[in-house]
Amino acid sequence: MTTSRQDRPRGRGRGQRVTIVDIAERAGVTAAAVSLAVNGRPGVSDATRTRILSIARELEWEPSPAARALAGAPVLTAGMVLARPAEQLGSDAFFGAFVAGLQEVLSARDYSLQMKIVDSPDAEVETTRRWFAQRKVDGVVVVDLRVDDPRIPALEDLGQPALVVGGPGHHGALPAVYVDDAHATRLLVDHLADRGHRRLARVAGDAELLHIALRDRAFRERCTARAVTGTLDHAGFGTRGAEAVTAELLARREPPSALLFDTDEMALAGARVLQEAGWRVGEDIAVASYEDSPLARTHRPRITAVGRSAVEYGRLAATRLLELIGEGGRHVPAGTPEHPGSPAEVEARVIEPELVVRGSTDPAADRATAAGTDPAHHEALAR
Amino acid sequence: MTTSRQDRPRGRGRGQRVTIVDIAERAGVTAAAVSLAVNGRPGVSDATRTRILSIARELEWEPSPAARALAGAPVLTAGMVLARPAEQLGSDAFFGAFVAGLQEVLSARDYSLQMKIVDSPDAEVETTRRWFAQRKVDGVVVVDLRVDDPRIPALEDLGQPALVVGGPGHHGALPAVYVDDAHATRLLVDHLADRGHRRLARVAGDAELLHIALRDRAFRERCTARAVTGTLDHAGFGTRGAEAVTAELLARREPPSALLFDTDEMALAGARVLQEAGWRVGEDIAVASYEDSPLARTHRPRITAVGRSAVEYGRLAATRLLELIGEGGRHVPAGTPEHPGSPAEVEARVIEPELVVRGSTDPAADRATAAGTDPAHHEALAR
DNA sequence: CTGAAAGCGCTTACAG
DNA sequence: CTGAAAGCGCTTACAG
Repeated sequence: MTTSRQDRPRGRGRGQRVTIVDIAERAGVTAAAVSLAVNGRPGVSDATRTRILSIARELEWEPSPAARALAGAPVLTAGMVLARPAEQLGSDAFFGAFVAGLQEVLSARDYSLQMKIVDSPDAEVETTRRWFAQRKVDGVVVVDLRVDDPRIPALEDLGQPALVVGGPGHHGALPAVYVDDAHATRLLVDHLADRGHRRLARVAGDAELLHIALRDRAFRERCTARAVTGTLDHAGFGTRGAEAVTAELLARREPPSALLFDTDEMALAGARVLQEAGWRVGEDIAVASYEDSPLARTHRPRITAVGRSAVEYGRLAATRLLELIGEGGRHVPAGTPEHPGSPAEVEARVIEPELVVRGSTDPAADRATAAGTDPAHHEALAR
Repeated sequence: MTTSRQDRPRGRGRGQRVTIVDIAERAGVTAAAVSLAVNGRPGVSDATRTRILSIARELEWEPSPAARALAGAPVLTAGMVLARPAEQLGSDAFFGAFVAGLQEVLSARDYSLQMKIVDSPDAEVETTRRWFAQRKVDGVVVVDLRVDDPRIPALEDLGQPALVVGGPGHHGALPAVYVDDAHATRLLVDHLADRGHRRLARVAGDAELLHIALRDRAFRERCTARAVTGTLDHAGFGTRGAEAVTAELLARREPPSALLFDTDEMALAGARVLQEAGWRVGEDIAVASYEDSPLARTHRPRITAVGRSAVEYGRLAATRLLELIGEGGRHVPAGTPEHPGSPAEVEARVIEPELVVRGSTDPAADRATAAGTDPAHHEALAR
């Protein structure tokens, strides 16, 4: 059937494209019947539906997203705007895996993911607003939630499907999914305190981000509860800051005996400074991270980390967003509540982190897994 | 003007949306005139155009991409399909920066980037075919070019704008942009040979990828030309393979004195094996990489690398793709050549790599830049 | 330089 | 369960 191939690539439309009208003609029905059939809704007999479907396949019909969207159907696209520096996209293992999880679930439901990098939070809001105004997306996912985030009120105002990745709190009336960072922090502090550490130092990333602020608070509280000294420094996410802070900590009169870093990149940078200064990581001083990426597992000693599968996190976010879009979709009777923030919907879903103890806090752990059977040898990447 | 806000979020269409008809009424012209005005094409007087534009702004009109697309205008979207494992997305600094460069140029021209992860080359072809059939994209960029890539003939057949990232060769009649990997290889081999190394080992990634194959060939040729011994092993892109191959190389009767890795992740994994075996990297044995990421610069010793800005690479690809879409766009008279592969268009654009010498091949280099003034301290990430 | 009309491909009420 | 029609919001020839 080579005749069905596109012969005039440049020629737009002009009768060459296969449409539901072509199918209708062949099937001896009307275009409306075809629409019902291919969209799997009632209104046509099973026999007709089957016939229509097989003709559609035979003619290699592809629905026109533009026509569907114009007629009011969902555009089958989810949006995500990012206000992070370009380079970070590639150096953030967590984010890559998160996106992969998103994509997986979206693709399975025939949704596309539309991503855009902008350079300010204001531009994030503006892009989101335009996407909805243009009907380019059916919903959005909000990542990198900040403590005081202008996107939350803006999205509450828009009243469109939006899922916040982050919390608890600070996501207003919008539904959210998040990792329990307070719990993750307690796991780490407890592990170190249990091993006899009395002076902990948290080398933190950007305090404007909510999950960092939540870790900060939980760290202070847990250190108090466990009666250990906890110092807190914000170093930003790069390696430079982590190096500088680590060096500064070592220079103190009473240096810490355990360091907690927000990312693996930071942890490795800090570990390098420690090693250059003559400390043996895992033996003389402990190092741990909130991000359990391959980096943490290839380093020697392996880095103790608390984490959860970022792929799984992405899957959950996508699933929840699709639910929201479905809720707001065309099947819902007109009498839906005005605010998307009705109690049932705002309910957030939590992911519980897990602690993976390795050589950087417990030398015995690396010896036990020397054969390479790291318990976290799955695709887990965690925040 | 709070009245212009969307009051019924769930209610699709139904007269609430601002359209060109609303603008036309206010301006006392026809909708066609508005279309011409907002698209900046001739047919309306300057005075009318200005008036129309200001009314459009006042009414906060947003064009409907669906309606535009349905009427035959470009959909302002570029597509990119990836058949790589999910996790790799986040651990590939090169790729992240490349995407950032793409986005930057596309956004500036009001284009979106549509990305999709699939799990096989066949699915790549199929997705691309569907995207064009549905008019979801105006053009695509082809990355991760393989030596024998089914996408090339498929895209030649489709006759739609497609830019190949990779080469030279193997991109058929399609236009391409690429980094000169043969040249990069010569820079590395020459540098090492000049420093007196006589036994080089290349620890390579996946041989199915064209750029890897090109490096393989150039490596063999240049080693011969410089009369040095060159061994070649394919280890895949993970850290495991690099570790295993490195260990195996050390066990040989005549181990190499210099190792070349395809990525920084591989180089660091290899360096770790060397260090654990008691070798001092930079002093006893040289290590270099084809990827100049932040990883290469934070490691101690710093890793000598050959690279080019991945952001710049992305920008070039986007610019070239937009040219292609423009060429195939509506402004072109009907008499364009049938094949997109007319000589002028197939002309590929080359990016020349640069060698950055650091401590892993020349201890003096790191001492010189000890103050932190690494010459490659820009956003460069290279392949 | 401007107006009136047709059409892009689909979906959704509304009659039969 | 099926048919005929209107409409989504824009662009593009084609007349004036």
